[in-house]
Amino acid sequence: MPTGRRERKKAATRQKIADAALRLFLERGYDAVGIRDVAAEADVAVTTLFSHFASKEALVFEQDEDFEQRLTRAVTGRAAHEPLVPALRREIQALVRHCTADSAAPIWRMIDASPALREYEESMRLRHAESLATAIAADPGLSVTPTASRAIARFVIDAYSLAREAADPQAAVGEIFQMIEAAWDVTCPSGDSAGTATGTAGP
Amino acid sequence: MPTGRRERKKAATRQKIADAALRLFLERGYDAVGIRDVAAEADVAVTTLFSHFASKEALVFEQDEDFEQRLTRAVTGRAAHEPLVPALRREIQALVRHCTADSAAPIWRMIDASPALREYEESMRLRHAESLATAIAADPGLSVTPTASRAIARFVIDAYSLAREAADPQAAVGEIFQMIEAAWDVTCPSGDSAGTATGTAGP
DNA sequence: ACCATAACACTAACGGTTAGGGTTTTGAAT
DNA sequence: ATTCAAAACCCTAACCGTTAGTGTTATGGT
Repeated sequence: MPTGRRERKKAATRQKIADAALRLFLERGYDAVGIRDVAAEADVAVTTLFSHFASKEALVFEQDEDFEQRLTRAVTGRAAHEPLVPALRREIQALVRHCTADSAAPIWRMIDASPALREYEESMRLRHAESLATAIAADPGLSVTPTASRAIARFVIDAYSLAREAADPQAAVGEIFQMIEAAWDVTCPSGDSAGTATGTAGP
Repeated sequence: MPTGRRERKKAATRQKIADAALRLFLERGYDAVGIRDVAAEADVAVTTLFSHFASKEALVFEQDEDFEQRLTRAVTGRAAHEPLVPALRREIQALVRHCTADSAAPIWRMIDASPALREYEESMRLRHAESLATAIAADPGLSVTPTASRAIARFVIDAYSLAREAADPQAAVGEIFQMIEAAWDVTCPSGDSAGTATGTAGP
């Protein structure tokens, strides 16, 4: 019961749709491609497409669940007694590096050019912040109020979003995380801010 | 040339549409009311409605420009030498009090119930954060990097958003602004954190 | 009195999305 | 091997927000 044929076929269909969509979007532009075009290119019915993706925008952010999981695992899966904020900083740095890579540039250029995609990404980020807040609040080694955990989660997501748009993304992550570290120290009873990397410097 | 008849009529039409929309939305629910219903109730053509409001969601957030102006004026219009963060805290407190008042409850219940409205509000908040960041960056009395000003602006908007949803909104504003104050002190060369409300565990 | 233009109206359409109702494929139980 | 329920898929037709195109009226300045 691990990998039935049904699940494999379903995943293949999903991927076929996502690939067709991305190809067309990059070729002709997001707005110039209709849902019916994508469905035809992937050789599926429109209703099938919408049974795999909740909206046209979701076709572009195919792997947002990976993103969400990486964030929460940076919290739940970190080494024992490892402080929270540096772990999050490392993860955000990796994510920013990943999505500012040259290979991802055309996709992000497309996203930045489309208000609909930007808006969708914003609401995705809010979902991610909420997941992150839940993970932080659930950590038995930390004792923070619900409000503080939600605030820190939002700040971390803000860091990602702002760094991605900054002239020097890596430096921006460093700069904003200095601020987050300070904000965190206010809420956290234990005063060990060990790991507060002052650095702005790159790799 | 201040109040010509034309401008008055235009404003009246706009208000007539907004009133009709809010009435129908609260009566029957946002999703159950179509644009054509609103236009009919306001006795205007659909195209006229869309020449006053950019989208269906914008009908609900009629006064979002006030919100934006209050934020930027809290920065640009504060007393000389008054520290930034406490001024912002006061403004956010007032805004939160305003939109958690009993009279506003039905509207916010409607917004919270509609994904489309929530998403629209999120993108509105991002616009507001951007305006706020511009105002902060333009303040000659402050010397902050663009990234830091954008980060602080987002944090402030986050405070508003989180406080509105918190069990005790006023307390949440206080709690988050302690964090913001600490984050601000990191970026700001002058160490005068005068106005840091309640107990801060300083570094 | 005249005219450029703002404000409004009407129709028809476009494009994302969904409901309704069908067919085929799959996994499992007999 | 047969049977069966559910999953995955397909098709058609529509709904609804939104816009283009085009025309009409009211307004304010000259």
